[in-house]
Amino acid sequence: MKKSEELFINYLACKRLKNTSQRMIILNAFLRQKSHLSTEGFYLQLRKKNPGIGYATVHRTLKLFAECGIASERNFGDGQMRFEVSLGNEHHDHLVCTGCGRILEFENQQIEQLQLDVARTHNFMMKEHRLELYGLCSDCHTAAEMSVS
Amino acid sequence: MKKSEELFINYLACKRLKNTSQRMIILNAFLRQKSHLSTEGFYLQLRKKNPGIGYATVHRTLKLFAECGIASERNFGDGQMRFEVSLGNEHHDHLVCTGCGRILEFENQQIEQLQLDVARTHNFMMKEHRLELYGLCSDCHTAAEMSVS
DNA sequence: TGTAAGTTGAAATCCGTTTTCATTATCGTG
DNA sequence: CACGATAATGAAAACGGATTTCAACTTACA
Repeated sequence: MKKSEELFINYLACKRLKNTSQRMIILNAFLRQKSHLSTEGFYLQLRKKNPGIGYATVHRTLKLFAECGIASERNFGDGQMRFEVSLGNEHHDHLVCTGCGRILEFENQQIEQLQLDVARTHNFMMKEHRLELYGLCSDCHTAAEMSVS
Repeated sequence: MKKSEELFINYLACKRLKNTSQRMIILNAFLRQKSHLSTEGFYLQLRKKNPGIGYATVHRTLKLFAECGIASERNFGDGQMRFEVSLGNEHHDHLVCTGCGRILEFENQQIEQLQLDVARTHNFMMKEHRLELYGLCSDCHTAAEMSVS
């Protein structure tokens, strides 16, 4: 059994919540998907194999994942909530391509450290942060150059 | 006449848009407000002195400000759009207090530079970025300590 | 001025998120 | 295993903020 699955089942037990087949199906589908899907997108994907599961259940279950640390909520300012696997996935920030919607991840320890410095100089107790770079990925800006010439 | 006002009037002329009294009132109120108000918040504030102006007009006008560079849109993940004066206001990032909602600004050139480095190593053409640190401001975490002891 | 074109405010609509509610499933217990 | 308390489910409704619609009104410019 995967670690996340164990953790989730344990979380359910602690909270006196019930372990249902829908929750297990959603968990497995969630762990398998790697892209940064919106709730809607994930639901549509899941539905192909599991037409019986409702949107509300998917939504509630993703929130549970976020509560127990399996997932983290992301918001890239497009009005859609997104969830990504966070357990066993190092902290990272994002490059968001405004051309094709692709989302890349990156890590930079120096930036992390500088953030801590900024927080400290403002006497601010930092709990979390978000850093996103918006622009065109290599494919998109190459394509743009092609069409110009 | 303020520079922003000049710029806005010029923008309207270029786009064959009309200079109305509402737009001028909204512009002046907007330039005067310093906090990071949501559209709703700004509207409520404006309304005190100018009860005749509708929400739709405020919303549309703030979007115009963003289009012509007087304002920039911000989204701190609370589901509300916020606008801040950007013209004549250096680029900066934000510290968002999750205790009291206060929003502080900061600048850090080293972080800016590292972001450019990250973009370059991913062959990514960065257009803009957002960096927000969430946590408790000095007032809020001091208060929290008090209540514990 | 006259008039074409843009603007306004109220209300309606949109659209993603969240809740409601009647029904069904789970889990601990006898 | 069967029961009963309690939670979960899915469809549909409600919600909340952003955006659009539309008829009346205002502006710019010939």
